[in-house]
Amino acid sequence: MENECNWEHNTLINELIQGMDVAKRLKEDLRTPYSLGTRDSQMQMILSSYEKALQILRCNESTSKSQPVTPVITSLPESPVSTNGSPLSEDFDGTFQDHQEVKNKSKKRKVAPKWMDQIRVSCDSSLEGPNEDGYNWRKYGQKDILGTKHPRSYYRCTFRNTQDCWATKQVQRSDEDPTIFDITYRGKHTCSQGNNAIEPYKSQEKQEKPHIHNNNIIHHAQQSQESFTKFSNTLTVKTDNLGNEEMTCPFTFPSTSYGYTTQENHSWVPPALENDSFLSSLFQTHLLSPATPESNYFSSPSFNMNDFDGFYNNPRSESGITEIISTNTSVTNSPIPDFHFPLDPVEIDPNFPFNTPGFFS
DNA sequence: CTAATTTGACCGTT
DNA sequence: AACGGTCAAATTAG
Repeated sequence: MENECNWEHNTLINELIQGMDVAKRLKEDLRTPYSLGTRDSQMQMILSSYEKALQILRCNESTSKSQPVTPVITSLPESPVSTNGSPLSEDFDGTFQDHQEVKNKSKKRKVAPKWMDQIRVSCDSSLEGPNEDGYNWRKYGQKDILGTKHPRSYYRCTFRNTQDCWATKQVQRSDEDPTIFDITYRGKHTCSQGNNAIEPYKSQEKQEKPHIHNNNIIHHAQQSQESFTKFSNTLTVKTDNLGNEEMTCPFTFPSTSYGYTTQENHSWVPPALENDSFLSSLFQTHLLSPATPESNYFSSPSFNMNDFDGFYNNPRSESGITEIISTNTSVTNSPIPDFHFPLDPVEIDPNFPFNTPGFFS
C-alpha cells in the first residue's frame, strides 16, 4: 500500500513535471514562426498530463473512500507454480491462485486479470471471426451474454496442456456493427509460439484465410494491469476515423501485409515524448508498434505486455480496476479521451519514414 | 485416429 | 437466482 502511494505520488509528480516541461518547450516554440502542428501536439501533451494528474488525484480520492481495506492478494506469479508447491487454479482471468490461499483467505473473485488487452477488429465478411492473430487457439466455450445480440466465444491456447500456456481470449461480435469483433486477450503466451511470435504466420501456413487482410484495428485499448490502467487508463488511440483508405495515420498499417512493417524496431518517438521514459516507451510499444503478440495484426516482435510489467510491477491492490476498465473500454464513446496523439503524421514528425517499403501497401 | 468444435452442466461471484 | 466463465462428453472435421 505504501508502494502504491509512492508510485502514485511519483506518477503525479512526473505528470506535472512533464506538463511543465512541454509547456516550456511550447513557450520556446512560440518564438519560432513554424510548426503549428508541433504546438498542437505540445498542447495535447500538456493537457493530457494535467488530465492524468487530475485523474490520479480523483482516483485516490474515490478509492480511499470506498476501499478502506483491500483484500490480501499476493503478487501474481508469472507461471502457474505455487511458491509452496500446492496446486494452483486458474482464476478465469488468466491468473492463478493458490488453492490454499483461496480457502484460507478471501474468496472474492479477482476482478482484474494479470493483464488484459482489448482490441476491436473489423472484418470484411461475416465469417466466424478474426481467428488469425498468429496464435493457435482452441475454442472451449460459447455463451450468450446478457444484453448482446451475439454469443461470446471463449478460446484458450492450443498448447495449454502441452506447453502449459495459459493465454486465453474472448471474441464477441459487436452489436452495432456485426463486422466488428471485440477481442479480449487474457494472460500471456508462454508457449513456443509466444516466444517466437515475431512472425508467427511463417510457421502457420495452414491459416490462409484471406479476409484477415482486410482487418483493421479499430482501436487498441487499454492494458488493464492496474498500475498501468490507473496511470493511463484512457490511452485511447483513436483510429476509428480512418475509414478512408488513405494512410493518414502512423498507427494504421498496411492491411495487405498483415501488418508487418519494416519499421518494426523503429525507435522513433515524438520529440515531445523523448524525455519521458514511460511515454516514449509507450509510444514505441503501443503506438508505433501497437500490437501485442496476441493481437499481432500489426505484429511487433518487440512488444510484449510484460514490458509494462517491468515498468509497473508493483504488487498493488486490485480495487477499482473494473470500474476503470468498464468506463473506458468503449472505443468510440470513451468519455475521457485524454491521450490523443495527433494522428496526422506531419504533425508528429515530417521525417517519419512513411515511404518505408511495406508501410503503405 | 487425432484434434477441434459444440453445447449443456457445473461452479464461483454478485 | 442470475450471470459469466470453464469443463468435459459428444460430435465433427481433417
